[in-house]
Amino acid sequence: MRLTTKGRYAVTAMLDLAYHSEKRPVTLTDIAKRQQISLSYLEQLFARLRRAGMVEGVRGPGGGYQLSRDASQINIAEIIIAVDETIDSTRCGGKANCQNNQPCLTHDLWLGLSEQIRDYLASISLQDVLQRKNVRLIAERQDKQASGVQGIDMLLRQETPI
Amino acid sequence: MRLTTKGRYAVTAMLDLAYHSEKRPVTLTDIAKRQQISLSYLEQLFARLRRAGMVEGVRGPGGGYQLSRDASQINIAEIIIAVDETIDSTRCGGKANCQNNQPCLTHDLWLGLSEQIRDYLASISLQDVLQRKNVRLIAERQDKQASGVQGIDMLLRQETPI
DNA sequence: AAATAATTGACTATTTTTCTCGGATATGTG
DNA sequence: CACATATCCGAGAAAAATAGTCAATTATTT
Repeated sequence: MRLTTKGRYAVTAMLDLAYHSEKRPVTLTDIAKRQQISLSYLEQLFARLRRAGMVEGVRGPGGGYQLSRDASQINIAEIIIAVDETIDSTRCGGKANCQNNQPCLTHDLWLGLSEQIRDYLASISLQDVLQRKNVRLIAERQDKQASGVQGIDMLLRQETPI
Repeated sequence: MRLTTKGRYAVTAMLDLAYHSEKRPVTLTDIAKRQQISLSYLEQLFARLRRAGMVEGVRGPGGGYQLSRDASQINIAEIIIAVDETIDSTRCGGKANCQNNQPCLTHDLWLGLSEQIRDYLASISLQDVLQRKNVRLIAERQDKQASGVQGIDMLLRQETPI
């Protein structure tokens, strides 16, 4: 499986969206602020999420993104697949042509692992994660920080421009 | 978890070693040929595997590497950890300081995944993999190819130097 | 002595990931 | 309508990680 920060960003953004989009669409600008992900990068990720049918974009003022399904119907694995294309551990993408068009020594091993990871992540929905106490606490903290009440860490983190 | 080709190479090489080192040490040159991994890269990987106490180097003619424990006592997870340093899915390496010294939204999620992957890979020993029918067949094929009886694919693959 | 093979470290190339920029398109509001 | 807001889109640049190379040293066997 390819678990890069790309996939992590996507899951984080989707969680943020699920948490905030009960009523109105959420703008990427807001998500960018709260989760500290660059806006342009978020745009790229959401383009894929939209093509995968997981979110819908609403243009114009008051617009933003919203989940196109209930948070209980979106699992973590599909989010990662949507942005990362593959969730495969094998080198060949399951085609078993890793070594000179023949499977390599470890082919089956990685195949088993892929399955393991996919099953695990597919068994967890956005809602499952949101229901965790810790997650709700963190989300509340982020809301406060993003709205201006910055913690000391936030301030420390700002680098002095040259 | 960081599952890169680096970790895959290491596991593949260790399997090759386990399969061939019943009697005498196995040279990296041989492993490089059979598994098509660059010799210098293997040297780097085995330096780490040796420091982790999983293999022993024997210098001089007739030398090479051999497992320092029985193949049943070496699991896949520790091989990957030895070369990749971490098997962690979290961004912060489990330190929970992902966002301004505080845990990010998805921290616990990645932590759970890491555990899942580690447990799975730790439950599989080198010997387990070697006992699989497929793996033995592939290993035999590689022995033939590396000893000169090259298949058509092998030949096709050789690039003409400029 | 000569050949073999591990050992080491610094360095380069390649690929992937991450991010930026500039603009286009759609939509709600005054 | 004009204007602001926000999505949408594609080409690339910058940064980071990965993968691989090179050159030299050390230990060991024959």
